[in-house]
Amino acid sequence: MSQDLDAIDRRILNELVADARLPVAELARRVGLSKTPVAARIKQMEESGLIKGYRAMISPMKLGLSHVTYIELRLSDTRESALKAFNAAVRAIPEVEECYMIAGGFDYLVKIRARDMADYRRIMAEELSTLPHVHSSSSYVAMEAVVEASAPPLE
Amino acid sequence: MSQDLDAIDRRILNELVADARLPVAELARRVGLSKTPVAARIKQMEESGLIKGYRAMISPMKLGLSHVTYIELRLSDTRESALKAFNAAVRAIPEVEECYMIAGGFDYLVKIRARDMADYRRIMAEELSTLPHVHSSSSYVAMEAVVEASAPPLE
DNA sequence: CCTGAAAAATTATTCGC
DNA sequence: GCGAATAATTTTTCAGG
Repeated sequence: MSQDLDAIDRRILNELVADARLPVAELARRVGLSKTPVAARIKQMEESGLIKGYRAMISPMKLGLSHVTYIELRLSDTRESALKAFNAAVRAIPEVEECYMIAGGFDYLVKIRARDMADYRRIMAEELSTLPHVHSSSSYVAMEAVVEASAPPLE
Repeated sequence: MSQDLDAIDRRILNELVADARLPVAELARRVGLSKTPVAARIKQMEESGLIKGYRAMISPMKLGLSHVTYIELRLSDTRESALKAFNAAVRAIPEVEECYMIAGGFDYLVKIRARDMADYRRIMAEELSTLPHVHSSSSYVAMEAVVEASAPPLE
């Protein structure tokens, strides 16, 4: 499933994670190869799914989306069908930035990004509280973003 | 600080978040304008910092980085200088994908991405346990990624 | 503030070595 | 994998509404 990368691929990946719009020629210069092999390597990484795509990064703060809350959810029904229903429902909520199922008790950890506290309360009331099989929840409001999600470490 | 976007800017942003490499001409076609104003709008959003950049999205799983853990940290010293020292130290750990300071008790929530459990234990021992002023911690291991972080909702 | 088209620049692809 | 030539795409510019 996971593939091994040589040092060159890793450097190409690092560059593209930092700047998705680097031309192949510039990339080639930086890794010390000519364009042909660099283009081929990129294509291969795209086709293998290692590079999933290229996207613009936007500033949530500049959009007024600075209110981050983590919610711990406990379900009343932990059978496979209930989990599936919950997963599908939570994926349909656009304000859910992340959601992981946590080991040890069939809990979920959900990250919500909202405009402000009022917006968060609306999301909680209209979206999260309607999720299937939720038994109880605890909210953790972020006061400060020390490290914001960007990209996984390439090592 | 946060700026208002008209409907066109929002659509441009949505398209670029989905695909950072869309040519201006194609974007113009999709939003129903000519290239000139679309290029100008993109430039303005870049300069205002709303668009922070463009990056390749990679599959952590394909890289073998599928082990996600959330760690709740409590500090023994919550004076401003201690918090600053902690923040700086945590930012220097590459495996830290996210870190938020949580309201109500000066706790931190840290998200770690690792190769496997052994890798996580190494990170915990070598990196997290050396963070300044940490008093205690609890780990929450993710069993399943229901929603992976991608981009904040544009609404 | 937008249109449309021409011009200029950049970038990707191809191919013999 | 190299390097040059070719081909294609893309951005920038500008007169006009």
